[in-house]
Parts: sequence; C-alpha cells; structure tokens
Amino acid sequence: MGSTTRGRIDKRQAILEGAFTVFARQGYAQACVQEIAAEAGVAKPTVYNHLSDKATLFRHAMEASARTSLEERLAALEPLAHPGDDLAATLTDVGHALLRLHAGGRSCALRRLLYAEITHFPDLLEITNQYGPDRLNQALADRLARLTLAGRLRAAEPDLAAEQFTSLLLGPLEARTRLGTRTLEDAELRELAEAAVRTFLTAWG
Amino acid sequence: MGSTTRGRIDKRQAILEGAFTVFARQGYAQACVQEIAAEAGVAKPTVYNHLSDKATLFRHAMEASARTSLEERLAALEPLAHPGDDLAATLTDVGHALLRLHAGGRSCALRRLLYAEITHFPDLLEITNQYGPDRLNQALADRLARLTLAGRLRAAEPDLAAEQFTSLLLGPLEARTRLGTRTLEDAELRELAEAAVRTFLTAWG
DNA sequence: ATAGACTTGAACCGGGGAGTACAATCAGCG
DNA sequence: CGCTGATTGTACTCCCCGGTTCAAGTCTAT
Repeated sequence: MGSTTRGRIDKRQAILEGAFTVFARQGYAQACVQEIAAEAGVAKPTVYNHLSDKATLFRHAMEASARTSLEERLAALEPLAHPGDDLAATLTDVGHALLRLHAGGRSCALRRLLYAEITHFPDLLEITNQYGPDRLNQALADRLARLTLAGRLRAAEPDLAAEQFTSLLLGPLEARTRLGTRTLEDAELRELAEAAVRTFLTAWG
Repeated sequence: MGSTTRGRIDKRQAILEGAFTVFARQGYAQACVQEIAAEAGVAKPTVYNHLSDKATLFRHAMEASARTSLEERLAALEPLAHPGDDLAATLTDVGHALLRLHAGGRSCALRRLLYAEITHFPDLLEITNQYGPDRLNQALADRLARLTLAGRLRAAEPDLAAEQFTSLLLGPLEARTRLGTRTLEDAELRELAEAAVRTFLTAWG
C-alpha cells in the first residue's frame, strides 16, 4: 500500500507543480487543463481524479507555491540570528539573498498570478496572506528588535524599520527587472542590496 | 465634417475608456467584446469598425491609460519645483499625492493588467515603459539634483536618491492595500508619506 | 492468478465568445 | 429630397475548452 499511496502522492505533486508552471506562463484563463496534464506527464481525467475542477486546481497550486516561497524567504533571514562582527555585511548578504528570491522565477510568477486573478479569486488573498509578506516582515522585525536590544542597531520601531528595509531592498526591483521579464546579474543585485543597506543603516544604524 | 469627425473621435474615446474599465475588472481573457461595447454605449460591430481586433483594442486602451497615469504623476511632482521654506512639508505633500495616485483605481488596474498580461503581450513593455516609472524617477531625480545644488539637500546621487524615495514611499503600499483590493484612509496614506520622508531626509537631508 | 483500484487515450457534449454578414436606420451634405 | 457613410441589432459561423464518459490497459496485494 505504501508504494501505491506514494505513487498517488507523487502524481498529485506532479500535477500541482505542472499546474503552477502552466498557469504561470499562460495565466489562469488561457491555461487549458489538457496542457497542464501534459506538463505533469499525466492524462486529463487523472487531473480531475485528484482535483475536482480547474479553479480548485489553481487554488491548490497557488497555495503550495506560496508556502514554499515563504519558507525560502524565512530561511534566507536566518543569518540575522547570528550576525558576525560586521552587521552591515550580514545585512547585505541577507538582502542579497532576498533579492535573488524575489527576482527569481517562482516569486515573479506568483506575484503575476496574484495580481492577475485577485479579482476573480478573492479568497486567494487569505490563502496567500497566510504565507505573504506580512509574515516575512514580522520575522524581520523580530530580528531587528533583537539587534536593537543588543545595542547593534537603533530601530526603535522595528515594524516600521523592517517595512522600510524591504521597501528599500525590493522597491527598485520592479523597474529594474521590467516587471520580472528581465533577469538581473548577480552583481547588480549585490549593488542594490548594498545601496539599500547603506541608507537603511544611516537611518536606523 | 467637423461634427462628423468629432463624433467619430468621441466614439473612439468612449470605446477605449470602456475597454479599459472592462479589462480592468475582468482581465483580458475573461473580458468579452460585447461587454466592452455595452460599457462604451456602442454596438459590437462599431468596436470592430474602430479597432481591428481584441488584442489591438487592449493595447490601445493600455497605452492611453498609461499615458494619463504618467501625466497625473508628473503633475503631482510639480510642487518640488517651488518648494516653500519647509522642504520636509513639500516632500510629504508630494509623497502623499503620489501615494494617492499609486493606490488609486486607474494605477492599480494598470499595474494588475500589466503584471497579468506581460507574458502574452511582450510589446506592452515598450509601450508602457514609455510612460513608466523610469520617466517619473528621472523627473524626480532632476528635482532632487536642483535641490542639492541649492544646498537644501545632500543627494550626491540623485538617481539613487529618487529611486529610494519612491521605494520608501510606495513599497509599503503593496502589503497595506492587499494588492490593491483594500482602499486606504487618507490619514494612513499621510502617515506613510511622513514616515518615508523622515527616513529619506535622515539619509539624504 | 484474480480482484480491485488507478490510469490512459479517445471521443463526446455543452457553453461561451471572437469575428462577420446583412439589412435597417440614422446623420450630415449637396 | 436623395446620396453617402457610419451605426445598430440580430443572427450566424467557427473554434476552443471545461468537464464527462467509457472501454481498455496497468499495477499491486493477497
């Protein structure tokens, strides 16, 4: 039974992943289930065997992708828990990692799909906010508060500081990546992170 | 003839505006030409009489809307040309105005549609970049450079300063407005503008 | 080996929407 | 008034796709 169940789980996973990639490149309305099935290496009725219809398929795919996206970002925040002697350097590293994630394929696709379908799937807002930017901001604010207590920062309002850090970091990305259509060099990302950290530290350091 | 031509122009305008509002609330694929015609107070064949097909209709509607959006934003920048004694106050006012525009209906819809259809209409990128954030940033950088020359600012890198100003200003908006689904109180916008100007000035003032 | 569950390919139904054809109407202009 | 060109409503064709059905095949467990 283990193997059978495992097979089912694998199929389901494959379907969800395939669905996300197809939705990402076609949009919800233009994506046809046939293509999703092909992308997942599966027959069309099998898709309907696992997910009842196109809409729930979309929701599940979005939720799964949002969850892994948040996990990646939270993991990227980790170095701030054990900053070395050079706080600016760790901040820059973390910023760089966040930038890479934010400019990466899954994040961009997720953002595009959210913006695109938020009017037709209002419940996506709740689903995704569960794994949305608020969570990241809160985690970051926690780190900043700890650093302030340790006397290495002067972020009296950690929530605001966190919000402004991510704004400084990610704000320029929209224009630079041409809404996610251009991929940025790693060096350019590094420069963006350094610039953001520089003014963040003159304001809150 | 004047009246006839004028009538044609009016019809065309009405069609473009109706098209944008319908596209905005339905998305490209789900918007049907019939509904656009109804919104514009016009018959379906008339739509095809002016714009050859749905795709070009979409492109023209997007371009028109992007242009007026940029014009509004540039106008909002105007006070920076004649700042009063209190630079922080004028910056805050300008920031507030930009926030209101950015969080407003047309801007949100435009952003949503761009993100949604950028993969299916790659040329939208060029069309819209012509009226996109780069233009705004450049105008803002010009103002900041003048202010620096006048000794009222220390923005040695005006382009970077402008980019970071808009980032600080507009970055928090995405999370706060829930991707444009929630409308913010004017007071909240004001607070956002004040916070942004505060850290902007401690960094570049 | 055999039963049972899952998958597969193909065909099918139903609906919705793009784009067109056409006849009727309306508006300006001589 | 009669002409010209745009506009309108309607109806039509064509295509695409969501969702289902079904018969045939595959795999696993006992």
